[in-house]
Amino acid sequence: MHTLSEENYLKCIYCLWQDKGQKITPTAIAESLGNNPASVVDMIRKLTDKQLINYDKKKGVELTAQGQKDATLIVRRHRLWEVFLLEKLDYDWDEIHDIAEELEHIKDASLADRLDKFLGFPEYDPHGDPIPKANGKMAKRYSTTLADLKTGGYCRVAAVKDTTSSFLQYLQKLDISIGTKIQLIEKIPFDNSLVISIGGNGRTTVSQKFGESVLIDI
Amino acid sequence: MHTLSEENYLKCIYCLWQDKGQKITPTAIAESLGNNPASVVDMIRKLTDKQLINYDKKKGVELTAQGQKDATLIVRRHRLWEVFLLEKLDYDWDEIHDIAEELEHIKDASLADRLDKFLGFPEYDPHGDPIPKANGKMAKRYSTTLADLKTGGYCRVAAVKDTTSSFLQYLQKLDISIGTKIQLIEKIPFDNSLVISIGGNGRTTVSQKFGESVLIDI
DNA sequence: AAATAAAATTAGTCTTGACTAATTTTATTT
DNA sequence: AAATAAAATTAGTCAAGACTAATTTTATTT
Ligand SMILES: [Mn+2]
Ligand SMILES: [Mn+2]
Ligand SMILES: [Mn+2]
Ligand SMILES: [Mn+2]
Repeated sequence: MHTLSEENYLKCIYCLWQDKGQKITPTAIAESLGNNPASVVDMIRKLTDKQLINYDKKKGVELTAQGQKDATLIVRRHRLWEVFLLEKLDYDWDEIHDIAEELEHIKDASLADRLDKFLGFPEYDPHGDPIPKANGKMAKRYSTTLADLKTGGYCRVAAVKDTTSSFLQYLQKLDISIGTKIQLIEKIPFDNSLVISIGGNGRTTVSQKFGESVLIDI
Repeated sequence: MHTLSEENYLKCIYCLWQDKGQKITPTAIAESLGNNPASVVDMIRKLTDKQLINYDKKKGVELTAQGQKDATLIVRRHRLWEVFLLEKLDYDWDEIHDIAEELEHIKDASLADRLDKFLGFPEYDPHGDPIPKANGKMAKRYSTTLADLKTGGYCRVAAVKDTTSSFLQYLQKLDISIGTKIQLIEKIPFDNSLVISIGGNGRTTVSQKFGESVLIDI
């Protein structure tokens, strides 16, 4: 089995890979985990020895088949626990991520499957991220962001790219959650700010950064 | 906040204190945790520095008010998670302890209280141990064992003193669970074996060690 | 009271997973 | 192509929490 740290690295590598499909460098991992690149290099060696990743200066870090499988299970547990915390324990949207960050490491062969069943086999977590099934497959991941929407276009908020509580609290304040309908009224050329109409109500202006953090379904 | 190890030591000291009321020595702690006494001495220093325990060669280890409070919360979380695993996730009696051993360390200020509410404020865990309330109070702990019962006497199984799966599986095999009625038919003087009638059925013989591991309500 | 056994403690080692500082390698500019 | 900047790596350090082996203290026998 893997240590807590190894698991966090595995999940991080998996998420970077899903997010961007770009080359995964030690610096990228370090930044994402808030660690020093030197520490990342150490862990790259450990995970390589355990045959969970391959590292090539050209291609960057890549998960092996086993590494992918293990990382997927950690993500599955994380997202299932998030559903549990929100639906069963009435936590708020912005509180669940950090707790799931710990719960995802609980080791028991049947825990994820039992939790999955108990929750009614949810397809998506509360942030709109697909929950890997026991067999590793999962529903569609959304990749278009609000910033990609054409002026005048309508969309449905499908997921959020950022799970920090500052972002999620801002969304709550704007009355935006998964499923909310949004229309892009205008894009300000100066700084790419977006003027939007939330759920058919009046206009609100949001930043480019904001737009790029909201994943949509057109 | 405390580290995982510190929490395990705190809980261990708390449980030893509850169990026997005897002097808690480094050796006793070492034995209970499966650690080396030298390691225990190290941790005693750490917990003393953190003002969670006091150590006196004469009186042994004692929890301070703060240590007691913190230990109680860990025990509360442990027992609540056990109820959750058994009742909601359909785990077996003998599987829950080890998983709760990990879950008890999840740190979130409101998690125990939310879980408590979700479970309907249970008074006892699946092994019959009382669950500390948010305020630290808890229901009665049973202390009489089956081995203390008078010949001919009847009792109700209230709790188990041992949570190893070998013991719990044996109980299941004998069809004994919390609430089962037992009559002590005979005590064998040679080795204190107990001849009992389980739930009004035929006789079964069990060892002294067995009898001392079953807590009863007369 | 000595001798012996058991318990507690100290000293030193190891592993994990972080860090900093220094160096080397690779990329980007000029 | 040389200079510069950025990224990666190496070397060495540290704290936590375990261990073993040696020693000291306390209890128990004889
Ligand atoms: Mn985590
Ligand atoms: Mn999520
Ligand atoms: Mn534990
Ligand atoms: Mn229990």
